[in-house]
Amino acid sequence: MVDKATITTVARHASVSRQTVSNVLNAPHLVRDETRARVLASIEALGYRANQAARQMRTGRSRLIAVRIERAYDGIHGSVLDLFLHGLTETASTAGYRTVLYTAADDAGEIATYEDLLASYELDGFVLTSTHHGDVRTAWLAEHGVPFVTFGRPWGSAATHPWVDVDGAAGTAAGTRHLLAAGHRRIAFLGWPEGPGVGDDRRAGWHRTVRAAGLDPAGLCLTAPDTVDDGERIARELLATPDPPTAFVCVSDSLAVGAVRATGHSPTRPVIGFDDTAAAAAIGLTSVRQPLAEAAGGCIDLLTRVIDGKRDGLPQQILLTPRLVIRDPR
Amino acid sequence: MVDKATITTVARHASVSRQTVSNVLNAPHLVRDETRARVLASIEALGYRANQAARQMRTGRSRLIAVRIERAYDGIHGSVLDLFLHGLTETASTAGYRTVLYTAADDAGEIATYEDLLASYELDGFVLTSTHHGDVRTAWLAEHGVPFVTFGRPWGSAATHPWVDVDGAAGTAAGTRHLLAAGHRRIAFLGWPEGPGVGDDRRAGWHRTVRAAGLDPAGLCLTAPDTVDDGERIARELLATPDPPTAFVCVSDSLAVGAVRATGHSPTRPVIGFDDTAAAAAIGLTSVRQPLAEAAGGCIDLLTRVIDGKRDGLPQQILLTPRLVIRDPR
DNA sequence: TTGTAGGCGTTATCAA
DNA sequence: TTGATAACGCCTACAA
Repeated sequence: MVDKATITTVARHASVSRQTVSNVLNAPHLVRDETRARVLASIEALGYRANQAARQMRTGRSRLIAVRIERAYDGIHGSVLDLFLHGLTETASTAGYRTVLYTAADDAGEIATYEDLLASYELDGFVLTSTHHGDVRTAWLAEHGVPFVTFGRPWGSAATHPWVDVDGAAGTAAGTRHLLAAGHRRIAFLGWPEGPGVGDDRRAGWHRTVRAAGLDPAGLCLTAPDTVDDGERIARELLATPDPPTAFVCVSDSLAVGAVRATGHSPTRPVIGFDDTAAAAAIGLTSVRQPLAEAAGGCIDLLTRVIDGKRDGLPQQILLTPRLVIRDPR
Repeated sequence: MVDKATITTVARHASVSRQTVSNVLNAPHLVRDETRARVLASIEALGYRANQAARQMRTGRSRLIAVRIERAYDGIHGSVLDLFLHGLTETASTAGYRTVLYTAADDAGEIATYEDLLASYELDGFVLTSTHHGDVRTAWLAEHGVPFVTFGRPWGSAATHPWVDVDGAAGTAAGTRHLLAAGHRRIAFLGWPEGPGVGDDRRAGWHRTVRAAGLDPAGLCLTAPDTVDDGERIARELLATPDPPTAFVCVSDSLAVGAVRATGHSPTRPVIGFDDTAAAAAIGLTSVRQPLAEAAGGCIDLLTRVIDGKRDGLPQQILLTPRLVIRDPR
């Protein structure tokens, strides 16, 4: 390996002081054109790269952002996070940041990790996913003045931190309209148990679209935990009623796959899932796809803005619209 | 935020020199019990944590390892990497390392990233996934003396670097035996186009197991690109022969899902996939599951051993056996 | 067993 | 516009 070039090496090579080299890098406008050109040539010639640890010691900034990688869900999920992480890493890289992963068993463990990451590595910021009602993590970070952004709205709390989210209601509404356009009049919704947050939001999109079409959603919504078996069970329950639904909109692909089983893959009883997972692709399930790369890009945008202390007038929240991926059942 | 405690603060608080604090941390045996206890109490009281940047400047080690996150596959795949990354992060953390992500469009771009990561951040090591035939990345890393480990054997090259892999042939062999035990005698294999590596290995497991049972595999193997549609196509092709197969073993879940479509989900024509993806769970596909958490743990084990320069007699390669996840078709 | 001195590579401050 | 000096927090060598 070649000897590492330092700012001193470069300075000597270009016959200037170390400080001038530093200025070329961090405040180019202070340096005369001719000098700058000479220094840049030396940097190129020596293959110099600023040492991040030394820079960090001086500036207190690591150019590292952290994101949690969750224990991948057992079944249908997964790959959603994959895509988000990939987008995050790519955008962060072009913004000059690297992405550090961490895991945590629960919120308390996560806060302990914050403390370590901040104290030892001087992390510049955090991206939080799957925020939930009464999330103590956001409170801790805000309290300690740590830059962060969440992928997910702060449901039910008045907290005003930057966030990026996908309009779930718009997604289920699009799915519902798709079914209405195909002539369906009895459109059911399979959801998660009620509670403020993602589940209620997605249900609302179905509900208001059905109502707007002059139809009555009463008795057409059942809820269950997020498993395929539960989805099949509640779909069968609805199908066994005197006036059964002819189509299903679901809060997740898990429940949707269950519904597809319940309908026996019948093309006349279409099902629409949410998240466009691999399972949806496998069985030809129409599903709502979140724009995860855009969401990741938005997170980095907002986060770097906070890190750089830019309290400009730009919006601190981004709500993205998902897209319906239409497939034929197989 | 509380004032950051440094080694100097702690020294003052415990009425010792900075060096003694450093010794307590890095060479505890040099310090008298009573002194050590006092210093540790001060560390606790002040919430001191060693600053990683300063330590790194002195030692040249970042306690950071890098792993690439790939553009998630379009369809069936994904989540495989998710699980691996989670395991990697968790194990690395207990070994005192943090995991940094990076992306790269191709091998050349990846090597450029190595250069940046090494020069700027002084990364301690790399975990490479999806190595391929004639991989230039491993050559570059070896040449530059950078510690690395691959998840995947160095197919077709004699390179001797540490690696962890999953015995694909054992997986397809287990699947084939499962079908033999159920009485099947015409067991087909749907594979990827021939070439040294993962695909050939998985095919070999099927081939040798069929032969060992005294059966003839001739004409029962077709290959195609890794898509559901291609899987369906070649499965139909085999089913249309005079003496069609009664069961399928597949190199991937993608091809397996296609085969399931071709058989019309018939329980009498079972299909076995590979990777136990979300798609397999969705349609009740029996599939070979890789022990990804163990693989990740093995990677960290081997990598830290290289980083620490422990050239002990312990094996530098780990081959793990996958497990058949048996499901009823739905 | 404990303390002192020096330096890792960078940037901020200030003087020339 | 450029350069000298100090400091960030830690660890290694060496001295006491």
